[in-house]
Amino acid sequence: MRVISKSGEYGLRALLHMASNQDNKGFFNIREMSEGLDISFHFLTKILQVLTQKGILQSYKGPNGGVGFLKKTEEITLADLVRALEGDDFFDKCLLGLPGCGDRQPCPMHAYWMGIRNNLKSEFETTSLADLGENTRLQHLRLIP
Amino acid sequence: MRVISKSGEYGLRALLHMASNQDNKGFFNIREMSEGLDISFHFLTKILQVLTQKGILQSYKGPNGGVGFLKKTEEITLADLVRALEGDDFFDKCLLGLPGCGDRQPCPMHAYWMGIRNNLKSEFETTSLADLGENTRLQHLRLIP
DNA sequence: TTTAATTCATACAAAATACTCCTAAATCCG
DNA sequence: CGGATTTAGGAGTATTTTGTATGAATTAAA
Repeated sequence: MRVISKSGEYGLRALLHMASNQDNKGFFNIREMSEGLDISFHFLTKILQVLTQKGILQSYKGPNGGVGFLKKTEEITLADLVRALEGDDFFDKCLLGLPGCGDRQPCPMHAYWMGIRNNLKSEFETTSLADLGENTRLQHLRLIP
Repeated sequence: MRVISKSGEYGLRALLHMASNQDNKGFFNIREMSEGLDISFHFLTKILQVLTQKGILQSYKGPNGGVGFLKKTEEITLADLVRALEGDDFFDKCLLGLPGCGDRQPCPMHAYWMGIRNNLKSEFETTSLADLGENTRLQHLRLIP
């Protein structure tokens, strides 16, 4: 069981790094980040591209270009990021993967899992990127410390 | 983000079916289960094999053979199953996949995620297969209702 | 003892995910 | 304008997961 996908991990790591290093300019060079975080440049680029398409980030091409937040990190929740990185339906999916599962025709774990999942959901929805990024340092986001 | 893998889903569905249909004999034919649950016979066989190797199930070859529980379903927790199906370290893994992450050198989400994960863990550890299997019917475990 | 039923083991195929590479488009600077 | 820099997009490769096929080992029953 991998709770989030590799792309999701990379995306979160990059965003946390950005959240904790917000300075004047506002744009982050993807190559620098990929090196600082030990993530393949091309792969990270693609992941951040998706976040741009989903409206979490904005990007700027050309010299000194990069990606930056569209909203304040206080206004971006962990739930937003999980949905953008892992799919909009994460907080609604049946644990057993049964497509018909719901209140009408619940699988045996429906009620049980819904309770747990809703807790996770409200937890993630009340946690902002700013909350998480506060005490972040670069080395805490690297694979090789 | 898929909370559990496909194999995990199949394994859980099969076990729930078994838990809710415990009759006299105690052994369940894998082919019958695979048909009843719309899961590929060979794939299900492989998954249940692992559960046998991990000591959750016992098996019996030959005519009228099959798989059955080694312990009472009251004594098998959801946490046991998740660990068997998805890996022993599920409840200990870093959300960001950082191998060095721990109390000593926490990633920015360490404390936060540990809280959530430990809740999930204790929830799963206090829920038995018997608890979940109680009101299970076969059609609630099928993909096509 | 032969035959059939069934799980076990292994190899193979397909699909999904992870990762790489190349070119295009936008932007800046001379 | 022309060249350098940087993200965007798409195509291609590798790895992991999912699913299929085949045969061996074990047991029961005729």
